[in-house]
Amino acid sequence: MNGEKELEKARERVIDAISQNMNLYGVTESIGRLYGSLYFQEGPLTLDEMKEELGMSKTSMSTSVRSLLELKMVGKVWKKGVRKDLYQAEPDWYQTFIDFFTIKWRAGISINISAMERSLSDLTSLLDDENVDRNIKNQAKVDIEKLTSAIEYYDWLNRLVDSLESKQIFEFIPKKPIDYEKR
Amino acid sequence: MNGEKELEKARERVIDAISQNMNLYGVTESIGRLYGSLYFQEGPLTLDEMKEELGMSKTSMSTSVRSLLELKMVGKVWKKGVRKDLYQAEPDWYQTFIDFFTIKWRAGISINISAMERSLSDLTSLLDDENVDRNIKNQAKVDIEKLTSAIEYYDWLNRLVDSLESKQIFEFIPKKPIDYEKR
DNA sequence: AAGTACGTACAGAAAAAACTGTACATAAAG
DNA sequence: CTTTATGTACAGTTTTTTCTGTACGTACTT
Repeated sequence: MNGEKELEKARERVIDAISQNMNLYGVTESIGRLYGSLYFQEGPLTLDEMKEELGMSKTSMSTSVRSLLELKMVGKVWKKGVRKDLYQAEPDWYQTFIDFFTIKWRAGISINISAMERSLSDLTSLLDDENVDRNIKNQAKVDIEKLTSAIEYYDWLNRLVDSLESKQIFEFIPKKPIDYEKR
Repeated sequence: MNGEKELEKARERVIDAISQNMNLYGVTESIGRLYGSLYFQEGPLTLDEMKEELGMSKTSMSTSVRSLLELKMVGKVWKKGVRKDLYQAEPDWYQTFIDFFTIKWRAGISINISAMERSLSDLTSLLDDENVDRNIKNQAKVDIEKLTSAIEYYDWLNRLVDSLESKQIFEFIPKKPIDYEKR
């Protein structure tokens, strides 16, 4: 024995875990495994190498890589003399975390804020309209309160995302825990 | 016109946005719409009422509600004299956010940490083994470094989750932005 | 104790998604 | 300019997920 199998097994275990983990947030298992495989590679890979590595079609590799690019979990790399596109995994997981969630959260925020502001304004005009039933107006009032506090929450989330993007979050939650008792 | 349609439309728009938003994190559109509908209800609903509200089967309501319960996005409510189970949406979105992500993140952390620690120990024994190829050992060393820094990241994520759970995060990112200039 | 109401397990149907192979557009190489 | 290599659009297939209806267990009611 020369240890190759053991090395492979150790990697495979972690790749599985990574893929399961990403799957929790709606990323396909295959895409997760692709990221995991790239993570353990020494250098960047071409689509054909990925295809080989995962035993899947080149088409799948192409679309999977694109998803990972959108999430900023892999980057395109240029290498002299190599004609094919090369991709490598972003190795810094703090960065990966930040990119992944800021992308998702910002998207969610903008979807919701714009819907809620439109509805808020519609409901407000309902209140001013004489022809609207008293009962409906009361419901509208309740809804307006709900939406107002929801918008307030999104403002908070936005500030949280800002603190991730600007890395200020690390002032509050440092990368390494502080040793209070030096020894 | 009495405004009922307008009210309904305003709600529907927001419900759609909520559901799209939840869908970004791997929650079904239907489950998202159920949460959205419950959010705008005045009181808690029974499974039959939900079925009516969404035009879906009772079985689906049952399983969807269960998912929402696991995410702590709805709660079961008891009401005197009512035999059926009653459910209502958790109205506090700060809390919803915290519960949703702490549940997911903690799950992810434990999956990954345990896989990585096992692999880390396997790789370390590989290094101590004389029969293992030099080349393999070098790869193992690289992997060990990767895993070590990944574990460090998970420690950070764990502390981030702690600060959410304990609400300390609000000391850093307050619910309402501070007014520097009082007016 | 018998009858009724309620929630859910389970199997099958319907819908959605992931995956593949072919065909093509683009760009590099000769 | 022609040939060759590369990535991806698209249509069709396979797999997975979601949804429904029936059947059943449990617990309340009479």
